[in-house]
Amino acid sequence: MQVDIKFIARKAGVSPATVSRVLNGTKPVSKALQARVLEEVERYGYRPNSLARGLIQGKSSLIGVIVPNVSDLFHAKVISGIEAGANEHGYNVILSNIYTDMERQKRAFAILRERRVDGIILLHENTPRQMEEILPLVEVPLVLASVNVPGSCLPTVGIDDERAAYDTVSYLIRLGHRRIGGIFVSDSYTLNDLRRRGYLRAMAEHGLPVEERYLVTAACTMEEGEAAAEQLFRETPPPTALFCVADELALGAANYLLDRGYRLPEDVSITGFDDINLASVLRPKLTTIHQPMEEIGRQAAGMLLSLMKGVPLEQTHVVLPHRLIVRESCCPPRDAL
Amino acid sequence: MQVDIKFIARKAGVSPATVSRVLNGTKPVSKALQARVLEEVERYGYRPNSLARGLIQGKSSLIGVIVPNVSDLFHAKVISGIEAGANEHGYNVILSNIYTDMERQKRAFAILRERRVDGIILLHENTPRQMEEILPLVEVPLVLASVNVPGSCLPTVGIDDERAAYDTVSYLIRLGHRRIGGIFVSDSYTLNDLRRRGYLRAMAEHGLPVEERYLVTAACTMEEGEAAAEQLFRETPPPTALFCVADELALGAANYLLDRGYRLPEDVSITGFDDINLASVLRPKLTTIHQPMEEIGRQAAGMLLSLMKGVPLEQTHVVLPHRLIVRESCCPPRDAL
DNA sequence: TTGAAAGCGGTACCAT
DNA sequence: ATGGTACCGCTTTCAA
Repeated sequence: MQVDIKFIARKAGVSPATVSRVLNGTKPVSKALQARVLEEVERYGYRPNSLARGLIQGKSSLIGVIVPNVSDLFHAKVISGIEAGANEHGYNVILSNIYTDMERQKRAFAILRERRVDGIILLHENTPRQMEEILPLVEVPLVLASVNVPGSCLPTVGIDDERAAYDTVSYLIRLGHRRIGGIFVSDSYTLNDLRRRGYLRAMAEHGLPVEERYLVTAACTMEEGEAAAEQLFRETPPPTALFCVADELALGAANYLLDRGYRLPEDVSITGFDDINLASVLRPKLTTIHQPMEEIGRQAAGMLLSLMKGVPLEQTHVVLPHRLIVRESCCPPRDAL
Repeated sequence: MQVDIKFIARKAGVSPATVSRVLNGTKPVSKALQARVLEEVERYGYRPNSLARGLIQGKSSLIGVIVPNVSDLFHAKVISGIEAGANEHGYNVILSNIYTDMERQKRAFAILRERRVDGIILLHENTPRQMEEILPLVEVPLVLASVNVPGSCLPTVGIDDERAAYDTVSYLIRLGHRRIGGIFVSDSYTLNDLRRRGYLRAMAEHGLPVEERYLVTAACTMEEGEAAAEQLFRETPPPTALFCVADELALGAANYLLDRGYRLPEDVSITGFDDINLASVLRPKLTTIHQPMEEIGRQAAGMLLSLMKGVPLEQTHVVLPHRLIVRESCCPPRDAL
């Protein structure tokens, strides 16, 4: 025996419409009927089928989250925030892990569309060209979280990456560093272009020369961080400080140097970016830029919710505050002037 | 104009049934009609509404994942595996973060039921009593991943926790340690009971006395790991090695000791559990038990898929291999006999 | 305040 | 091989 709305209606001696009204509070129902309905609902543990509801209402109360990699600390935190924000408003989250793969991403968008998600949050960084390819597949509100597409007018949440990088490099300069190596991430607007811009501006404003050989790019992993550090420390003279656009890179670089007998921060200062949990495990504890990861997720969900309700955003580009967390991985260089 | 199956049917000059058949390959359709349908589908970018499909088929092709905390490395990895496994079979994942809260958990189960998920994977550890409270809410297959409920016959995937703990402690004993502190996690069958059992068996089999004062419990965080280490090192004599049932605890303990000037591993050996990414950041690199986290997720998805198809499981309790990863955080004790 | 009934967009059975 | 159509479970007019 199928426990559906008709079943409950029959048991309570009312019409399905009344059951619906009681459950959703859409229209007034007399106390008496209300009680009878609720009683039967309780007795049979009835739960409305949200597929049916979604079908008729033309909405699923689902939001899709497309993420390059669920299992890195940064994204996991953002997802956590999204889930929290969505849940508070009766929405659930469908997760699509795309492994940074364009084909997978397109498939993910297609699937989310079939599922009639009411909105999508994208945590993956696309080029403008890629974005053009994807946008036609999307017919629901879309919010970018922690990423950006230059020239796009899509709503975004994140921090001021240029400024955060500028702050960090300025800090290193203030400590007395002049040869500051930079480890960037290729093919990323946010992690590369923006943060590099901040690096360059800090150097320029302090009248320091930028030497290309101190700037390298890597993929965003500890291993690549090690490799990048190796490359930088083949230069003579080597840098006295390392600005890394991700904690993973900083950790990798630190490990490389530690293993080579360098002392941190005395021999080399290192900064990270994101303040993932790992950052405080490293000894010396990593000085890094803190991003409010969960809050980024929460706000992204909030913006999406507004958009879905048809409420225009007060702000299309939400910039959350970052903070330079000064821990132990930096100090003045040996050869400080 | 709504692009639905009827619309496509009209454009292609066929019946909705034919469109459905072309799209699903459920019944043969002539090449000619097939081509016409596909053409219109393509032209209008038609995508069937999975809500409607789910409604009539009585299934959503969705699986629910209930997790205590999305954003810890261990769970994030397992989720990643689940997502991958599910995706390969046309299923999507709905995430429910419950923050280890029973009320939230019950709500999560209720919501997943409304959504008509076809199955659920639970990453949260409940007591038998709690499980009893929950089970009535579940009318779809349920698989436990990386957790266990003693006495329950629910399908599980994980490692042999008792054995893994035994292996680790035996390793410490073989290095010459006799006073081995244990940091456990309260209220957890898997992290506490099972692993404690392994600890005790290793001690017993090697004829070592177990001293209660060397056994403490904590919540599973770095902070609590520090506190636990502090407590253990108030004892005289202090332990020469620390067996921790989670990497977070080990990291916390290590930090505490490092900050107090202890040298690792010379003064104290430490072992972790899980082999989360963090483990290799700590210097000395953490010796720990490696759990195949993604694989646990994948297999959980696989088992759930079988169950959902009505295929009985070949194995109700899948035990995946663990491995003791010997890195740098252990050595013989100073006072080795 | 309540009920009857028309769909929502698909699928699958029954005819042809 | 193809089409007509009832129906999945719910919401929402429209009437009463």
